[in-house]
Amino acid sequence: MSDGKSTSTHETRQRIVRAGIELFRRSGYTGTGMKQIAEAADAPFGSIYHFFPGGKVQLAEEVVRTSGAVYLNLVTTLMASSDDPVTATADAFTGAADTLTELDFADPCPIATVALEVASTNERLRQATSEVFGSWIDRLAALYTAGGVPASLAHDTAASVIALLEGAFMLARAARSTAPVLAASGAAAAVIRAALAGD
Amino acid sequence: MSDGKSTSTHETRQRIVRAGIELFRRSGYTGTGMKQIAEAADAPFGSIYHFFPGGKVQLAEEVVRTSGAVYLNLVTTLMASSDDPVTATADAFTGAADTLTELDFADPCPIATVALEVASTNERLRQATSEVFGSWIDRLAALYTAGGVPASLAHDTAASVIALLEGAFMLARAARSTAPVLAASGAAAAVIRAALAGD
DNA sequence: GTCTATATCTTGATAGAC
DNA sequence: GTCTATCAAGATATAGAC
Repeated sequence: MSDGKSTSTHETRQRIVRAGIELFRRSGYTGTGMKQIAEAADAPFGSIYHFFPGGKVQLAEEVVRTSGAVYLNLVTTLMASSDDPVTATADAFTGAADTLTELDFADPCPIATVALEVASTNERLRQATSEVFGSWIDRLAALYTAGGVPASLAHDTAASVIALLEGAFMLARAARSTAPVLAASGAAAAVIRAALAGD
Repeated sequence: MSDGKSTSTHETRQRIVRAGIELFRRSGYTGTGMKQIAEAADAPFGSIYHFFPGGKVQLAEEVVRTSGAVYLNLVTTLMASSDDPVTATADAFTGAADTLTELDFADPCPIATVALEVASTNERLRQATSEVFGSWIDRLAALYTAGGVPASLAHDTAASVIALLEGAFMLARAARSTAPVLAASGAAAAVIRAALAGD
């Protein structure tokens, strides 16, 4: 904050990343062009390669990791809504259904489409998405353990809940209906109840 | 089968669709080129537009619907392995984990990547993926009802199981590990048990 | 119906003036 | 650091010989 220039620099860079987050979630990695990102960020085309000399892959990796960190915090916030992990998780799912409507069925998960696209085609980006998913699962597992789920089951339970959410988003976007997410809410509750019972 | 020519015609068309199925599952819709498909199908480039005058969208729609129909049969076959819907579903998940390894973590679901890519960008293809997902869910719901799940819960249960499978595939491909699918196997069993208990 | 050549457009990326 | 012009390669799609 010592001079206006560096602040402006930061802001341009930030606008590019933010534009990338929004476009990748709507159109995916291959479906989004660098020019499109520059335009959406209201930044000159050359600036993208100034800030991201590694090109599209570097930008995408930063987009994945940045939005991954934002959502990691979101997991913590959402799960704090109740001491009961069943209630907290079910509430998070119904909240996600509202988000889906607000976004007009753009992907509520900023990295899902990219994750599927790059899984077999770009090792560096695949690893980035893997680490982000892993961070969400680890955090959720810790919260479930604190909520009474046996430690031996917490990780598998957390992974299944994230899988349920991602899959429900996929079905919901395809159908343009929140019904799959609401159905998944009840299913997630059942999964956690079984884990709490030690099964 | 009255003459060799028309049979050969069918075969070329079929090879194109089959190549599309394989490439779309690895590289997605925007990530796969028409030339790439022609080459993989060992067909002349012009043949694609001869058989699919509607271009890439028409070909993709046929790929989605064709592979959707194949997998609809697969659902039936897999679920016939046991009279108990819990066992049959859990077995299907562990079998899917093996398939994932055999495919070297290419997408076992032929339409997942495409579904996310087109959900917000191509209405015609979105509808095709929606109808395919719906057909799987309806079929699975009918089998669950036959297996003792209350009719009022069968559809939501089936949708949740499909969501769990699709989400587990996503996490598994990103991590290049079958662990998420194996974890989801237990979770799916818990979801169905809860439904059988009427909850 | 098969196959090749090509038209047109868009992509990711670079060079260089300012 | 900003911005424009441009490159080479890729895309989808078409035209037309055979």
